[in-house]
Amino acid sequence: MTSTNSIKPVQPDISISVCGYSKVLEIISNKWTALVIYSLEDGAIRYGEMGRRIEGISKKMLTQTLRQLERDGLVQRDITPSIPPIVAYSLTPLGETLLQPMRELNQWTRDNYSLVEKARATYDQTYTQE
Amino acid sequence: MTSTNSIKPVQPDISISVCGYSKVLEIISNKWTALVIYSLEDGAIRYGEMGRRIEGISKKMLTQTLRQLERDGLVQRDITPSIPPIVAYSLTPLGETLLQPMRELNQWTRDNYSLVEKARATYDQTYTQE
DNA sequence: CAGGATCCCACAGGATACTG
DNA sequence: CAGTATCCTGTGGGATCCTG
Repeated sequence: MTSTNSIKPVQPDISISVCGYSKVLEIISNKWTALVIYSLEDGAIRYGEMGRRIEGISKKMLTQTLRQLERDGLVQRDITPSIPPIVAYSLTPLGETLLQPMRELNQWTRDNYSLVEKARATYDQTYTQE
Repeated sequence: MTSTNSIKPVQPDISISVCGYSKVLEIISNKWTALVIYSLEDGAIRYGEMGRRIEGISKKMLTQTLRQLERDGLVQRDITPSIPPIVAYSLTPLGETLLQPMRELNQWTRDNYSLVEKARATYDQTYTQE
């Protein structure tokens, strides 16, 4: 509106720190984050069980991922200080707001992932030596 | 349905290779991928201009990101073999199906990112030495 | 103009051992 | 049970230089 010409911008106008796409992705795109959130969809779950349900995750990465999500206000940690302690995790209200967009992603995968795999196969065949 | 008890599963039932959340994220969560897709929202754009619009991207990463998206069938490459060549990129129909879920993510950021930042500030203040 | 080829490093993330 | 603490490696991505 302030510009009076129709020349496309020469100055960068897309940046990681501003683009809404990148900002969410920085939050949810660590290796285990999506799986941890997924495991919390049905409600609170204990640390140990989460570890057992998520294939291949180590305690270190489970803890680290949970801490990050806790720091971002997406996950809640509830401790019953018994011996041994009982620690349960759940989504916060803020965390639950992520479920809707995440489910859209899930739906996209169901609908389109096979096409991606087919495209990859075609691409690889095209650009492999022959 | 096949199980007759209500004991929660002990076997891992959440895995990277299956979870729909992770699978899309593997596609779109590289550092520059979201920004490249974003730059293609309004239609075809040339290589050079894309590079100029996306702040901080190098030619290497721009090319690499575009190649990946092309391999996944999400982006199309159109060459006019003049000298110098004119190369324009655009989303494929498959790539365009990603826009809807991406926009949901964008909307989530608009609505909730400030709450994430507040949560981080609180968390950091709580767990800093004092 | 639109890349390809190299070199290099930081850091995400794995393996293993220990603990309140 | 629910974590820490270390050590270590692979690789995503940056910097730089070259080319049809």
